[in-house]
Amino acid sequence: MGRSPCCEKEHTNKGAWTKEEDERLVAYIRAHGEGCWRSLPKAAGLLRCGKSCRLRWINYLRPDLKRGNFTADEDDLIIKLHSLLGNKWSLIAARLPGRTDNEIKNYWNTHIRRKLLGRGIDPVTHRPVNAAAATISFHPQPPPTTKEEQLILSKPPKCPDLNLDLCISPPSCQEEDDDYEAKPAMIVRAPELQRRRGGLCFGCSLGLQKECKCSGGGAGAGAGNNFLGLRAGMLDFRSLPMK
DNA sequence: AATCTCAGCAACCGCCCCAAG
DNA sequence: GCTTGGGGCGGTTGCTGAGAT
Repeated sequence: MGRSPCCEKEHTNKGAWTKEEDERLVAYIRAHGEGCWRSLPKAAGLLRCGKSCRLRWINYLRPDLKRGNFTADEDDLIIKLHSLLGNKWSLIAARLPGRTDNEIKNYWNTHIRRKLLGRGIDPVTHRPVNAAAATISFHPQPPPTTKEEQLILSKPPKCPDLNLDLCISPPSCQEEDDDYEAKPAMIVRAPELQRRRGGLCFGCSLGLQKECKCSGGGAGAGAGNNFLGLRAGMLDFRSLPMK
């Protein structure tokens, strides 16, 4: 007895979406907003699984999607975020406005992975392939036995160089906020800090904006504008050949 | 011109997480 | 504390079109 399926498979369409289905979905979401994906297909008159509707909307129909090729800056950012986060595509996508996790995942698997491999860099560890091989130990540690050992090993190793908080604003500004630690990351910090600091826009925070009216003043304008080392040229993969 | 191969990408599947009851 | 339902995520599949043979 497993859980009930998310939809009646025998009464749902599968495969590519038709133009009419797209129009129905867009019209419904425009009228009623997102949410309750399970009941949406029936309400919208679609013979689709709710999950399928959600995926279609998020990955293809959303009006704020940025279609087209990835820029070199986006390439850089994806590589750096992947080196920090691994295959957390949704987290990576959250840092790339207009891009979806699926799009980034596909782009990684088809372009960036090969690009890194071509340069002898392991796309999983982000280390040179030879170095990654050299880290394989033939004398593995015994498994943790005590609860204390298990607790320690269950936590990620602390690395002072990596700020996994991934706040959009420049990391060096963190001390300026008295209640910084009290705010949940990713939900409150980015927009709120932008507002409080006089509006450093997302693009400037990433060093992507060439000309911008926000207080960031364009790429590399602020002394603290060094998100993930972009300004310093750290981990600069732009020179890598494609394919 | 026909066939084959492969890269790119949209979509599906199954699992996990979390909130509500 | 347990169960259930819904949403979300990452991995994988399979279709399509472009280039090669």
